This record gives sequence, C-alpha cells and structure tokens, in this order.
Amino acid sequence: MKKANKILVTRLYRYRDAIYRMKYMGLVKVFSENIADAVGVTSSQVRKDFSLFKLSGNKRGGYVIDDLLKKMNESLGKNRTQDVIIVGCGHIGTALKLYKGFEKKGIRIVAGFDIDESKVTRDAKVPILPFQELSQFIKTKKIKIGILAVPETAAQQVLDQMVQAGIEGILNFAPMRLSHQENVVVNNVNLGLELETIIYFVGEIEKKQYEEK
Amino acid sequence: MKKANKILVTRLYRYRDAIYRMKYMGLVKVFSENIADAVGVTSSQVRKDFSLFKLSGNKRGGYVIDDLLKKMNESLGKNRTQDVIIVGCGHIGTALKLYKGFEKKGIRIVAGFDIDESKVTRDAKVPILPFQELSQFIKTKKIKIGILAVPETAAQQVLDQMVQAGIEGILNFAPMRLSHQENVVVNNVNLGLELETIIYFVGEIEKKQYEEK
DNA sequence: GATATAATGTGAATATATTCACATATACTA
DNA sequence: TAGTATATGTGAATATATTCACATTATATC
Ligand SMILES: NC(=O)c1ccc[n+]([C@@H]2O[C@H](COP(=O)([O-])OP(=O)(O)OC[C@H]3O[C@@H](n4cnc5c(N)ncnc54)[C@H](O)[C@@H]3O)[C@@H](O)[C@H]2O)c1
Ligand SMILES: NC(=O)c1ccc[n+]([C@@H]2O[C@H](COP(=O)([O-])OP(=O)(O)OC[C@H]3O[C@@H](n4cnc5c(N)ncnc54)[C@H](O)[C@@H]3O)[C@@H](O)[C@H]2O)c1
Repeated sequence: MKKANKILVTRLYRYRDAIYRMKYMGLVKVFSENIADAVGVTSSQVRKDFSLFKLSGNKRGGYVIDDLLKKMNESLGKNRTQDVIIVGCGHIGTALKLYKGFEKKGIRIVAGFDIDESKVTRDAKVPILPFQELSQFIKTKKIKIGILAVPETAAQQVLDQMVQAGIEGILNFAPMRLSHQENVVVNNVNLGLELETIIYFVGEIEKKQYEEK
Repeated sequence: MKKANKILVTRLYRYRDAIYRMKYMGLVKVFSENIADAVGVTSSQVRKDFSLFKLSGNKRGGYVIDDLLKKMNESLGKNRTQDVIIVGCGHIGTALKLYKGFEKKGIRIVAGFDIDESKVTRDAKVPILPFQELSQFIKTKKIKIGILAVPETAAQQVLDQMVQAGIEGILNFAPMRLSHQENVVVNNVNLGLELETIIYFVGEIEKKQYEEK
C-alpha cells in the first residue's frame, strides 16, 4: 500500500458503503462508473483509487460485488468489531451513545464516562461510569478509540489522560485544536465551522446571481 | 475575491477563531506565525490565504488584531446573525438545538420541526413545530439555512421540500449522498465515516510500528 | 472459433494546493 | 534622522491530487 492518505481512505469507505447498498438492492456486478455516480466522483477517480489499493476487477466485466467487498474488507478492516468509549455524556455524547447506526459498521460503543456523578448508570446495557474509572477501563479493556464530547475547557486535559491510558484515536467535538503526539490520530468535528462555511457560500451564491444579472 | 474555495474559506474561519482567542487573551498584535501555530498550518499558508482574501498587515509590524478582525468580518460576514432551523428533533437535532456555542458565532437556531406530534413544543423559547408548518415557516421568515437530522430514509424527501420552500444551505447528518441542484450548498457530517477512518489509521500505526521493529 | 465491443488499469498530462525564497516596506534603536 | 533588523506579500518552485487517454484483455455476438 502506498503512503496512507486520509482523503483516499475516506473515499474508499464511501465506495464500500455504496457497494453494500448496491448489493442489498440485488446487484451482482458493478462498473467503476456506477460507484462513481453513487459517491459523486469520476469513474477514473474510482479506478485510480482501487489501483492504489490493489483492488482489481475484470477487464470489460466490471467488478463482482462479493469479491470486491471481500477484498475491501480485508484492506479496510471490517472483520473484527471495534470497541469505542465516549467521554462526556452530555447532549452530543448521549446522542452518539444511543445511535444504532454504528453497530452495522462494526463499531460498538462499550461505555460512557462523565464527571457528573448523577449521570452514572452502571447497569445500563451501555453503562455510564464515573470519570475516575476511565484510565483503568481503557487499560484493562485495551480500548484504542474514544469519542471526546466534553466542554472545550476540559478537552485538552481529558485528551491527555485518555492518551496516557492507551487511547490511540479520538473523535473530538470540542471546537478547538488539541495538541497531541503524532502517533495519536485525532479527527475533529467542528459543527459551528460547518455552519459558518455554509452561510458563507450561501451568501456567495446570492452575490454571484446578482452579478450575473 | 478569487474562485471560492471551500478549504481556503474554512481555514480563514479557523484563523478568525484563533485571532479572537488571542484578542480575549489581551493581545493587540499578531504575526502570521502566531496564527499558523494556533491553527496548525505554516506561516506562509496564512500569508498566502490572507493575500488571496486581500487581508493585509504591516510590513515588519504583523497584524493589528482589531483591524484584522474588522476586515475578516467584512469578508466572512459576522455582522448580521443568521437564522437557522433544525428539521428532525431526535437525538442529534435536540443536542444541536440546546447547544449554546452557536450564538457567539452569530448563528441563531430559531425553530425545530418534527413529524412526531409528541415532540411539538410551541411555547418553548426555541419551539418545535409540526412538520406540516415547515414550508410556510421557511417562506414567511425567509430562512436560508437548515440542519437536516432526520432518519436516512426520509432525508432526500425532506431536503427536497426544504429546498422547494427556499432553503439554500443544508448541514446534513444522514450518512448518505443527497442529490440537489448545484445552487444549493450541502455539507455532510458523516460520523460513522469519521470513526471508520480513525480506526483505519490507528490500525495502520500499529502495523507501521510493527514493521519498524 | 473469430471478431467486435466495452470496461479496466495505469502512466502521462493537467490542475490544484502548498511551500519557498526574497524584494520590499516599516518599526524600532541609537 | 539614519541605519538595521524583521515580518509581510507574492511570484516561482514544488508537491499533491485529479483527470485524460489508450493499450490491454475479458466478454458477448455471430
Ligand atoms: N451539543 C452540540 O450540538 C454541540 C455542537 C458543537 C460542538 N459541541 C461541542 O461538543 C462538546 C460537548 O457538547 P455538549 O453540548 O454535549 O455539552 P454538555 O455540557 O451537554 O456535555 C458535556 C458533558 O461532559 C461532562 N464533563 C465535563 N467535564 C468533564 C470531564 N473533565 N470529564 C468527563 N466528563 C466531563 C459534563 O458533565 C457533561 O455531561 C463541547 O466541547 C461542545 O463545544 C457540541
Ligand atoms: N444520533 C447520532 O449520534 C447519529 C450519528 C450519526 C448519524 N446520525 C444520523 O443523523 C440522523 C438523525 O439521527 P438521530 O439519532 O437524531 O435519529 P432520531 O431517530 O433520534 O431522530 C430523528 C427525528 O426525526 C423525526 N422525523 C422522522 N421523519 C421525519 C420527517 N419526514 N420530517 C421531520 N422529522 C422527521 C423523528 O420523529 C425523530 O424525532 C439520522 O440520519 C442518523 O443516521 C445520527
């Protein structure tokens, strides 16, 4: 595999998702162009990405969905389920904890943690545990992935503690840049920023239409 | 302004955010390198981006924060607040509705909508209204921006209706590609995909460390 | 079985994005 | 007020990402 490239990997997960949908629609074979249309890229982009990931099909015959998915699952890893914890069970944390959609992607939320004792629910199917138990839990259960949904003011400190205990990948909702060693993977979701850029481009569109008159 | 470029605009919002933080820390002037460090890019990236947005400072003297913010707010628009609606007040929709952080970015959630009558709360500060009133509300209040947080199965249809009524920008949480005319701005937040890529790269890191031994 | 057709796979070409590097202007020092 | 150090602003260079275009080869047809 070539240099690990986030944008490329992200597209491959999108392709896989689209191909699963096609499978469930009853299709047996797909062409690069079908996948491209479903995901919103060009067919040469799909073929180039597949090429970089050593995913091959049949000249003229397209790709046999079951074979392709098998190979994709080998490279993208769907064979084992991944255990994930949520730190901060407020509004966002709770929404994620209750979401059913992660399971079918092999992602299992195994516990939440919160500093607020009143949120603790030990015997729920997915328990919320007190924050003091976080490090121990990560260590004994060998958890690698965590969702960080605490207030901005606590985020850096909580991240450090998670990493200290053994977490290697974090999905962060606090709208700020967190510092971390480069062997930790941090993806930021900044919803305010998403809205701001939408607002910007909506304004731009209006401006453009005006100019075109 | 040059060709509207999403990645560039996004960085500019990040810069602005960082500069506001510096202002609140009491700073009066900044250098491109300070901004770069805060956001995690190079200083030439900052200067190039500023250049493209006609944001200028003082040779040798860096940027006077108040002047810079004034100019940024002119190009990025923070002078008027933007009204936004949420369609689908389930887990995610409710979390967003209750979030306090949007206000200070000039984003005001003015109403939620849900098809489930039991969620309707007409006299809350930010009411949840029945879905049937959506189109009328968008039209009379001239709402341009909406957050889409309904189940996947309903997302396309609801988007179409929103656009039909006058919405021009949408933040979509349903994990699927939605089709729309190109004069509508749609940003997708796909949290499952975010987690999948984190899991992938955490796996890659482990693999790499193994290879390095 | 021979032939025509159509889709893959991939280097080469192009487009886009980032970084370099330095001439320029200006704030500070003495 | 002259001299110097230093950060900007931006073309040019480089790096990264996408698209083109076509040789290749499997499938379908006759
Ligand atoms: N809710 C949203 O829609 C939204 C939108 C954009 C960004 N965010 C960001 O997501 C993060 C969470 O937002 P929220 O709305 O869920 O906040 P929230 O206040 O509802 O929840 C935060 C939770 O974290 C817990 N907590 C606080 N300090 C902690 C600590 N040190 N360790 C463990 N838990 C701790 C609190 O008890 C609370 O339950 C914030 O950083 C916020 O800026 C949220
Ligand atoms: N909750 C999460 O953490 C999470 C994570 C990733 C993706 N998502 C996606 O976000 C979306 C919302 O997820 P959720 O967990 O909030 O779901 P949810 O079921 O909690 O909420 C959906 C809400 O939409 C309402 N609704 C259904 N059809 C509607 C319609 N036609 N018009 C208006 N309202 C309608 C329902 O009554 C419900 O209140 C889904 O597409 C989901 O896949 C959610």
